[in-house]
Amino acid sequence: MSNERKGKIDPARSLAILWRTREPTSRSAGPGLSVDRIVRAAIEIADAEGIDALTMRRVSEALGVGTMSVYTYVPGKAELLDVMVDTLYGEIRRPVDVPGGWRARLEQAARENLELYRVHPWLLRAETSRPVLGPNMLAKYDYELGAVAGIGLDDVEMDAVLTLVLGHVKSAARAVLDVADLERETGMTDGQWWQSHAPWLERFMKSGSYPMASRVGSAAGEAHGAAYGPEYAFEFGLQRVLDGVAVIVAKRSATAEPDRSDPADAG
Amino acid sequence: MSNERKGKIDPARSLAILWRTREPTSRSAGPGLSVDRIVRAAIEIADAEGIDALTMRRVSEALGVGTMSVYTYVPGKAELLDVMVDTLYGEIRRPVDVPGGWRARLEQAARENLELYRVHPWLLRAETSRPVLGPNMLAKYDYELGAVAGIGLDDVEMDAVLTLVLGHVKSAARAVLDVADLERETGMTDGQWWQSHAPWLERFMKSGSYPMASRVGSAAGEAHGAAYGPEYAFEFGLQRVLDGVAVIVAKRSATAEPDRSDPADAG
DNA sequence: ATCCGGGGCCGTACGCCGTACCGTATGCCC
DNA sequence: GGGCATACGGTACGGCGTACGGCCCCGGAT
Repeated sequence: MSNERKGKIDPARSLAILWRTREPTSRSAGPGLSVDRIVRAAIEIADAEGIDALTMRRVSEALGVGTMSVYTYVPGKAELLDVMVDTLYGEIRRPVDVPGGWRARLEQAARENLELYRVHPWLLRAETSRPVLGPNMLAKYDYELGAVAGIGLDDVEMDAVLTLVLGHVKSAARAVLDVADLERETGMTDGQWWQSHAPWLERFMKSGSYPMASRVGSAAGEAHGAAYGPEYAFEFGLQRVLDGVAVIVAKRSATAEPDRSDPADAG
Repeated sequence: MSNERKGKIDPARSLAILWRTREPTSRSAGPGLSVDRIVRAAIEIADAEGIDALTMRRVSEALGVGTMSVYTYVPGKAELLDVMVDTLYGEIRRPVDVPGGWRARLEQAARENLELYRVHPWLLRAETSRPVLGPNMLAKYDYELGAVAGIGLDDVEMDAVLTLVLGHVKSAARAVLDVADLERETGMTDGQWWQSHAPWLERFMKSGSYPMASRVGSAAGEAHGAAYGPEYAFEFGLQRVLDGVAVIVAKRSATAEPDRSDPADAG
């Protein structure tokens, strides 16, 4: 279960695939496999049927080749996932003309990332462990850093802000998509699911053991009819995070150029 | 791969196990299995060997029973994971005497959650999809809501703040633990790993294609010697998030009691 | 024209997994 | 003491990732 990397990854080999160095010489006859064709097929499957349906057999079947042929181009499933992830990063739009300063640019980047998760929900489960170090991941990182450049933060802070915002997007995306996921899996809508648990929930609430939980839980549930909840959490959280970033940005630009000696994170 | 729930979960059955209703009548002879013993064994395995080592066979072996005996008490692996998760929530400390107002209490809750992830890293991969609705999860939720009660936020906002903070903790914990995880899996320290990729990284930096990424990336890498990076990201992000929450809290307490009609999240 | 070596392709098989199915045997109740 | 519910578990099935080794076809050297 789960996508832990096995212990035997050769970094050079992995990177060579990510950057498409030394593509195998395409023989004229035969199926004419390639890393690109494999990755494209794999992404199509994951998009259409979810990441659990993504098996090496399934990929090879979609390509009309034998299962083990895929291994000629890709060392294993873990590396295939890496390339798939980096390919997705390449899909993110990177407009250069976003108006409105750092806040608007960060917000735009956040929405762009959320959209990527929305279109390819399996990305949430494929992104694990260490960063992929592919060309598209680097380009994405480089672009997004631009949003927080030149506003008084040092390099380490810029990285931390980006990590924070994208982390929030990922958390929120997980919540948004889990609702959809589980609907597909259980065949119940979110409302039906809560309804099926309602008798139990009532028992807890009436027990008086969880006063806050029952009051806030039902309020949060009712306020926005179920499915809208996660979206609200995304928007609310994003504004709070940006507010928090604004605080430190203001602090930095207030103290014109004392260079350093400002702990900043004492709270 | 991965822990998607299968489509056939009976909510009543699941909840009955979580709340330990109707424990099977313990026969005097025999191994004397129980949900508790099974869960305890499973948690021990996951703690010691990681969640990938947690298989039904492994659990039954640890208990000295046949593999299928476990299924007398637990419908399947998904439900076992649910109970394991709720059991962990019961381990979180819930001190009632935290001084310092909402900010200190939220911060304390955040650190407590991070610690839980640190002690049981597999929780990160076991928590997926919908909340577990076990007794300990409810108690935890109830307790943590107390941190943001009575400071002018409405119920929905209280829930959203908690979601935001705990989401950050989870993101940061993932980063912290992925470093440790991968060290265990690849047998390389974080430093060694980056060193093995260094030749490539240099090529990118010198290419000039990713100016921001290479400057900030190496700065972030050097500034704090690798392993400390994620910890910094946690602390920095937490303070930013709390700053952001402070902004809305101030706004709410400023406008004494206009009750509603305040959108709050326009940005 | 012939040979040969390399490499794309892939059939088979192994050791895992979760769990369905169904038999066994044991204690409880009447 | 007889019958039955139920805890326990042996076997087996379908699926996974992938190691291994063979086939066969193409390019280049002879």
